Amino acid sequence: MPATRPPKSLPVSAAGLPESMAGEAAERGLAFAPLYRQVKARIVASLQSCEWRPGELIPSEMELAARLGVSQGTVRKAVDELAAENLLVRRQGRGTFVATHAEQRQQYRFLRLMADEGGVPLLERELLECRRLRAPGWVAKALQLRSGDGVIEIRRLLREVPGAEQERGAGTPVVLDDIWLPGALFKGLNTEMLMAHKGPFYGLLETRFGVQMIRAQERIRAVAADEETAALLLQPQGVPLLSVERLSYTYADKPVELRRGFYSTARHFYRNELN
Amino acid sequence: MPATRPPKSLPVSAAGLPESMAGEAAERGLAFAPLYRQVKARIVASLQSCEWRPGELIPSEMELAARLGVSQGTVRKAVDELAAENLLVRRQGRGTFVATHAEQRQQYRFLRLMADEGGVPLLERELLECRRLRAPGWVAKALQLRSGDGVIEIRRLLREVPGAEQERGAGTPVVLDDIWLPGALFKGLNTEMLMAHKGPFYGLLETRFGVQMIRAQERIRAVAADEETAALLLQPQGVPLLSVERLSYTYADKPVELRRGFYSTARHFYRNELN
DNA sequence: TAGTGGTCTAGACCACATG
DNA sequence: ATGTGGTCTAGACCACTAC
Repeated sequence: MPATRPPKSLPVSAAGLPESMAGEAAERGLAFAPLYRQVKARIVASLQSCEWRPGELIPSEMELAARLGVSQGTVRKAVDELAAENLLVRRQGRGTFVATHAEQRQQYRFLRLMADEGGVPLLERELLECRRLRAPGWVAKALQLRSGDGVIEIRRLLREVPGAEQERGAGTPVVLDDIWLPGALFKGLNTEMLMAHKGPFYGLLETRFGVQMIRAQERIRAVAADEETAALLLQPQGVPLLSVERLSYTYADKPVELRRGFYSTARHFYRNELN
Repeated sequence: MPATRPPKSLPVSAAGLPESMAGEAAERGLAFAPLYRQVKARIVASLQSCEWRPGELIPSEMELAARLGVSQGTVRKAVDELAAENLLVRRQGRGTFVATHAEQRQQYRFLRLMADEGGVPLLERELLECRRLRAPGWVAKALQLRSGDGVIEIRRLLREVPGAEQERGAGTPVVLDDIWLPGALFKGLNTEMLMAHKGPFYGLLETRFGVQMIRAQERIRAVAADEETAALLLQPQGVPLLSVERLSYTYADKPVELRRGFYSTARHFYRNELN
């Protein structure tokens, strides 16, 4: 491609991106963006359309470069950024994989809870509730639904699994989660499915519903436990709890999960790194 | 440098890195690290020795490449990573600058507090205390001091500046900070200096003491306000507060500040992004 | 106009994982 | 032995900033 150069741009053909500017807002002006950004967008489009699924190997840099008509270095820069955003995972000698919440043994990717002693806590889930209802106003607003649209409400309790030392039955309750999902996106989701599923919750959404959680933002406050919450966490009413509100997004900045967790921070804390 | 290649390594001369492996642990095995990592280490060394100070322009990529005997691309990768770590700031057409807490108008780099309405809150400081004392055990441990070493203890209150709409004197107290600093590092720091200083606290440590805060880790809990804290924040005793413990590091992973903030989260929250 | 970082290319070799 | 990502180079042109 050293001959003509001027407004360098990917051929809009192979993967079927619309040429019209009237498409999605996300594509606006992308034709004038740097080549590697266009490559990035093409890769993300392939991820979004599940051409490559979570955990799978994507084509090599050389192959992508050939397919898209750019140099390997340009693909590399695009993939580097996507790996930095945790959409892809590079493994030297093996290839580049689609990130997944399903298999990774490093526990929950979005959970920042740590134990005062012993680092990352081992948690077990107890499902307390799973029902469908009309979205309350604030839930609808957060999930960008129409007020009254159907949502799934899930309540669950996370207990810390007792260490090898002691083993007195069930662990100590640490987190109470309330989760709201758009009903339209998760049609078959119900109590049985949740009970049957082992592994991360986001892994279930990924493998069964094709919805991948890409990023999230959290709002953290300190609140006093109400009677019901306190009882479930085996704490006195009014005890200070961390309230963690999370809005999770999938591709194209689409919010697909609202969650509010109450964290008992007597023997745990929320870890954050700043730079 | 296309002639000899085998164990490619920077000449250990120009900036005076010791050849002996018996040096600091941070340099261990660096001779076998990729070239761009050695370049990174050299740049960090120059930052640490204040060869280039916060806010200043560092040499261009071409110049660094020539000086270090590597290609521009290698310098670029090193600088890219340092920019991603917020040690450097790139500005197209102008050059690359040393990051600083002093000037940046984007307020406090490490403060994750947001207002429910109006986004980033405007805060004013009130200094409540500044004294020297022997380090309590837990402070000494966190700052890696000997128990009994001298530390500076600072207490301050952050108030939200009232918006243009209303202007009823002082703002609402939002944060109570207790700060501990190693006395040996901040010899002349006292009440007068703190009172006289305008701008970010970390900016003062930077310009007056040459200590740059590079990264930090925070541990967040929910606690009940004790009598004194509650009074200062104009809240009832026992109100739930966010306890934010921060340990800040300068170069070479050296901890140089311990801080515990109590955040009133009635009309504010702690923001975090996950990915 | 000159200098800087930003993008893009082409090609080489290395380190690692796999069959 | 093959193929992958990881590193390094050299050189080109673009976009932005400053003088």
